[in-house]
Amino acid sequence: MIFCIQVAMVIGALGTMDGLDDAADDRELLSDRIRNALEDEIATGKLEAGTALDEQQLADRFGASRTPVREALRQLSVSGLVEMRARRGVVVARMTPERIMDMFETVAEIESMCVRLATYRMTPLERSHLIELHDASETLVKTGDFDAYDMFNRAFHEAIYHATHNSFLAEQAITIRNRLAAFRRAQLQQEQRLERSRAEHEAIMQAIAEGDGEMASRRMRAHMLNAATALRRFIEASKLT
Amino acid sequence: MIFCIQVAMVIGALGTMDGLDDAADDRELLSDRIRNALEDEIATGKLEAGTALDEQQLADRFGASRTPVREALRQLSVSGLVEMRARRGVVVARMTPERIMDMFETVAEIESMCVRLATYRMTPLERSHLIELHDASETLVKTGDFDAYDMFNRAFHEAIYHATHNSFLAEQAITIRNRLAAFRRAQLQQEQRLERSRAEHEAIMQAIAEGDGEMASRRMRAHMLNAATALRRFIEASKLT
DNA sequence: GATTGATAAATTGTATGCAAATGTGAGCCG
DNA sequence: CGGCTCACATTTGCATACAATTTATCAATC
Repeated sequence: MIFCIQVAMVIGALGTMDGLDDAADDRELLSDRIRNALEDEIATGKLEAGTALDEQQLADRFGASRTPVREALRQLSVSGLVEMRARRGVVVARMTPERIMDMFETVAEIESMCVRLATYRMTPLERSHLIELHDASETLVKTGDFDAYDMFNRAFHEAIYHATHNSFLAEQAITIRNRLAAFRRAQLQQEQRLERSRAEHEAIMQAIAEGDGEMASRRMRAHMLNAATALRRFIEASKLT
Repeated sequence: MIFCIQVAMVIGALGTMDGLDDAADDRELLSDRIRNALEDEIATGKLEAGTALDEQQLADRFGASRTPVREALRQLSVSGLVEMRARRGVVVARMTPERIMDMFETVAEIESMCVRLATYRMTPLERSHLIELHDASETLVKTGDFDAYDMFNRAFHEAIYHATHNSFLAEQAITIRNRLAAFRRAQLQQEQRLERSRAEHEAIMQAIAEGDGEMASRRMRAHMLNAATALRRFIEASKLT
């Protein structure tokens, strides 16, 4: 399931496929395709918070009946991406700034927990993979390619999740991270954020190399809270316009 | 006639949850009632892991059609309580010992994170509520009432979640904790576990009282890992029989 | 002009029907 | 006797139909 989300988002990032009837596999369930499509649109912000999701309208859009649409919506409601009020329809989850900050704090704590565990448990192979990823990101910062950096960033953090050798924790981390996808991306466009992000990664890598999980953990928390602060600034800034 | 008995039993089971269901009986969605019922049965272990969940069978049992049953099952699949294989039906999630241990470790880390944040952020009112809860648990240990202690334990830990003043984190913690409900209960029945559990709570309360979040955090992690160890022993023990 | 009530329209929730896929077992061949 | 094939039963996935509830409309009243 989480795998599907990843696939959908990667595909979404590579090319802007509007519908899903293109080359989508006939073997995949219609309800899953609809769920993935909506997940993607909510995560990327294409569907704004508060938007009402009319079942028939969605059904028409996806060329399906209401049944698979409803099944997709119910799944999204469990992930917290939409809110279902009984007999009153579904809306894209409306998130208050407080809630976003709560989510950021949670993801910061979970990430810092992950990197601590990962530092103690990662195999040499995993460590070298992480180093490789980090090294490659230098180019992305120079070119200032936000999309590419966002994708790298995702890979970097997910590599850490998996290095915890706790697959359940990794899944949780990915799920929560995906829910913040839309906001994280926005945050990256704050000036200098790319450079700073990479510098913070550098510090984390240093701690990992020294095998100091506690320090890696503290630095990761700082890294994530910096991202949250950048986001807050971004939100405040867009309020003024 | 048999059909009526089954329906009565289901309604009875739902009704025992809490009294306010009666009034809201018709207002609650059928799919939600089915989901809650299945959630409960899986969490308590009434529905064993690996059990196949036939849609028509469930529909008959709940006196509904397949549509709300399918919607309920799809929601449960997101929570990870059941596994859906496309066109091959749904089974109650089969959990390997490794996965259970992963989940325990995750919940241990999250709990320790919560108690750290809670120590720094809780209001005097919240602190006194927690002390009250903890004090009351002494009696439960003496009488050796596992069910009552399990309920107290839940209240104790949830009080800590809320004291983090991070509602998203609290929700996550509760969700994960619920998924482990069936196993946690089993673990409590290990000899001396009740006494030890309370002693560990005592140590945590001490650290909270001193305002030392880091120590509270370490003690909470130890507390949770002790529970995990007790569970592992319980599992090993039941393997031998 | 605002409010209320009834009525109509729209939308959600549930049931049922049908097509396609999967699983099963008897019969056949090696 | 074991493995394979093909028809058949079962079950899932989706569409459609119907019922129930909410929302919108609008006229009458205060």
